[in-house]
Amino acid sequence: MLSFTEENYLKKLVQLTIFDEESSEVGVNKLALGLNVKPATVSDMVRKLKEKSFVNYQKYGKISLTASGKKEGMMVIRRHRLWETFLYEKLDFSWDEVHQLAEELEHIHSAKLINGLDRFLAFPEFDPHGDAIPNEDGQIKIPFRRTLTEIKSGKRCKIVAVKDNSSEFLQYVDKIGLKIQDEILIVNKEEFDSLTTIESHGKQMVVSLKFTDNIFVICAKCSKAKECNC
Amino acid sequence: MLSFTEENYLKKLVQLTIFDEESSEVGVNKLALGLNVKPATVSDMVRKLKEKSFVNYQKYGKISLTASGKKEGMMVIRRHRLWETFLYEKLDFSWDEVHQLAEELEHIHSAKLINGLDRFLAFPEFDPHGDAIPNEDGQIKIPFRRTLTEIKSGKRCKIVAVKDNSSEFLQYVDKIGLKIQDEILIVNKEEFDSLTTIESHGKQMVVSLKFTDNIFVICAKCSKAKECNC
DNA sequence: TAATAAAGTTAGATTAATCTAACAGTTCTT
DNA sequence: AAGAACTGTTAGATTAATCTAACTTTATTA
Repeated sequence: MLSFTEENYLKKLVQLTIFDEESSEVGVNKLALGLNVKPATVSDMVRKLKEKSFVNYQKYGKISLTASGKKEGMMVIRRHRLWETFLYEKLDFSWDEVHQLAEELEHIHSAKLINGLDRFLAFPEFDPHGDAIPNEDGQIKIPFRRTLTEIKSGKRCKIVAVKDNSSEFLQYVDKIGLKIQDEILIVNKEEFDSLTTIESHGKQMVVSLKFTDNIFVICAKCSKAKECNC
Repeated sequence: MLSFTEENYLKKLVQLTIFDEESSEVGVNKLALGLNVKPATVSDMVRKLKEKSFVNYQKYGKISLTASGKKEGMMVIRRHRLWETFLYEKLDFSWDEVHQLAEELEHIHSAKLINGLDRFLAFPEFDPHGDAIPNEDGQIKIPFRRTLTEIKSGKRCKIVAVKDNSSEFLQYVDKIGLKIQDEILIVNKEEFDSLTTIESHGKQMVVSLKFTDNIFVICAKCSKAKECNC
């Protein structure tokens, strides 16, 4: 049985080595940064996780997940995202409130509970932030998507997810009147200061790079994110 | 903020000094027994709880809850019983499965979560075992009730709750075909070996003292448990 | 390539919750 | 009221997860 802490390490490793597409391995410092602990602490814990065969590791080397480590990490994420969906859909939580609470609920293991919840929610594919929910076996299909930053001026796209789940960001998205599934037209991109003018619901607004980097979109016409020449 | 452990101490104290009507205070040994820890451990922890003003205590004396200790303990029980109700009603858990899982879920504090759950469940009065659910202020109204052991031969009564929440007991109740709200006729009570013959759903069966002690009933005629001469 | 910077490890300390073993106080019984 | 039995406390140890400080290894760069 995994402790809360071990689960948090594995979850963070999934995020850093699978979701962030940079690399499938990560160093002690970066992991420590992601978990808000000191590198010394990670050094110890990684040894423990290696002993339990959840990670591959050699002293002074990089950390990567084994198959079982990946599965355990994915299950934490599955629980997290199902709870977020429950809170949002059934208990009327707003999308900026669900993350914090799901951080606690995700550590309750019962497979029966989680699969029951999944059924109760009619097997949702995405959580309130647009992130895919891993299945019972820990498998996930992440749809192709781009950040809003990558979209060229004149194109139309549709918001499918947010990258930053912090309540500050989500409240800002609410404030400017946008949500998942909204269509956006890129009116103008200003090279000089990276400001983008977009139009949605017939209204124009100017947004920053910090915003566009954290919004995931797909092409409004063909619904493909990659290799789309629309 | 209370730790899981502190919450479990306060919950157990509510059970021992409020629900069990014996006494409003309890000794270190009895509390240790209830929590499955050694008296030495309780000795230490009670000092800590006294410092935080959750219990009244003097060395070598008895332990009792302060107002704030009682409230915190009641909130743990509120959360426990609401989760049990959710699992039973919404996720199709059987009544012998809910307790174990609620022991974990009860430690998630968010008032918004619990009050949202309460609303979602349409403000239930009782959990699947027939126990009353404390309200948002930690107040509870425990209806009058007797154990089946106390009912005289020839009387009719109705099951309103079970005392023992273990899955062994609950599965036994299932097995002999009884449930909350069922009516029972006391056919015979055998002094010699404390066996009771009861009739329910037109079928007779013989049950032990261990059974009758763990079934709470009210009078089938007047629905009162105390001062009933029907 | 040698020096410096960055990354990672180890040793020793801390906190919470637990234990065992030994000791201390209280209550019961005759 | 004295001794036994019970009840409760204290001291010292353990485990998990963390820290700081000092040290070691690897990578970068001048």
